[in-house]
Amino acid sequence: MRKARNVSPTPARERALRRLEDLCREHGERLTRPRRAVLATLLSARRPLSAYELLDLLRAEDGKSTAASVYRTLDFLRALGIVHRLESTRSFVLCEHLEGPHWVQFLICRRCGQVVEAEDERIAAATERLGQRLGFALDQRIVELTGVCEGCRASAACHWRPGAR
Amino acid sequence: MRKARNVSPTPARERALRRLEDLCREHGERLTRPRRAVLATLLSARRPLSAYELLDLLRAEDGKSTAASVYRTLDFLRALGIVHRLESTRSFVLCEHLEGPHWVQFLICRRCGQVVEAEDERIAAATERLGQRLGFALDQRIVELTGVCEGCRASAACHWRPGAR
DNA sequence: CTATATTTGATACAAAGTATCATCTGCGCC
DNA sequence: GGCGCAGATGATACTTTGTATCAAATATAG
Repeated sequence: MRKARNVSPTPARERALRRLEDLCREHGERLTRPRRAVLATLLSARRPLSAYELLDLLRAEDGKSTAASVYRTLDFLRALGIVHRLESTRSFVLCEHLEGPHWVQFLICRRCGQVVEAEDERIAAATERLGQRLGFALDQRIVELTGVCEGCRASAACHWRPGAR
Repeated sequence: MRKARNVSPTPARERALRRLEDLCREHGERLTRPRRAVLATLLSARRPLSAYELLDLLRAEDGKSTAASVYRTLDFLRALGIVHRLESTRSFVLCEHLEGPHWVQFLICRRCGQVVEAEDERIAAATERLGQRLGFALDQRIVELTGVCEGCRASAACHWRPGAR
């Protein structure tokens, strides 16, 4: 009766939840219902969600999430490295690189909203070098590249007007 | 009586205002009082300001700024490229590179709040390359690198506790 | 100086995020 | 399997950040 019926029990979902379980054990953190629920919801959305979109989806399931609890849980999952916040759109996505800590870059299509998570060695090296050159010991690197993806460029080509964004 | 008395008429201030004047003429935009005021305030603060910090400072001068007008003006100055928004701290800074359009990176010290604006050719090239590789025509690149600056590392060295942020 | 298209100021509101604290619960231990 | 309790949650209230609307004011071309 309280089960999440409209969240598909796909292999991807099982994998993500298992990963969360492992990470919690590894870090000596508790695996709780809201943590599972946020992860599963973010996974099944398959796109970035604002904290309040996420809140609405969670409430549809369990009825007792709040803004505070959603933000707390998102902070937790971010600390584990399995959720990222897109600063430029104030939204949250599931991390696509499930192995270890890493520096990622996001490419965001301003037409369709598609987000690609990349792990580019050259950018990692260049930012590290810049940090060193300017005397900074870096511990966080936000790289968000916005533009128009291939598909959108193709499909919008004939309707293109210079003024439009 | 209505003049901004506690804003120093430094050469830097004159230069920035002249630049704003030029840009407005160039783009066929109006040079208005709030636009000058926001620029001058941001300049004299010499650090990133949140929109509401800026609002408070402006109100101390003219008494009739509002959140809406501040955001409008910031959007305007950002479109001209002379103000940047730091996504990671939700604050606004005057651009340090006053010549032409450009891609910049920010280095932010999480201890003292110092912000350095860089224009690194390697990062520019690497991000462009990544965009091409993934089929994105990029038009905006947010690069914000957070860490601890040289001065703070030096001065905090003896008090350092691993747990502290 | 005048005409007018833009911008502003005022108001109200929406969205995003945080603080506090009593209650509940995951999980290590028996 | 059940107990105890550190740590997490839910509830509430609040702060910060950002937008929409529209009548009144004003920067600039002529």
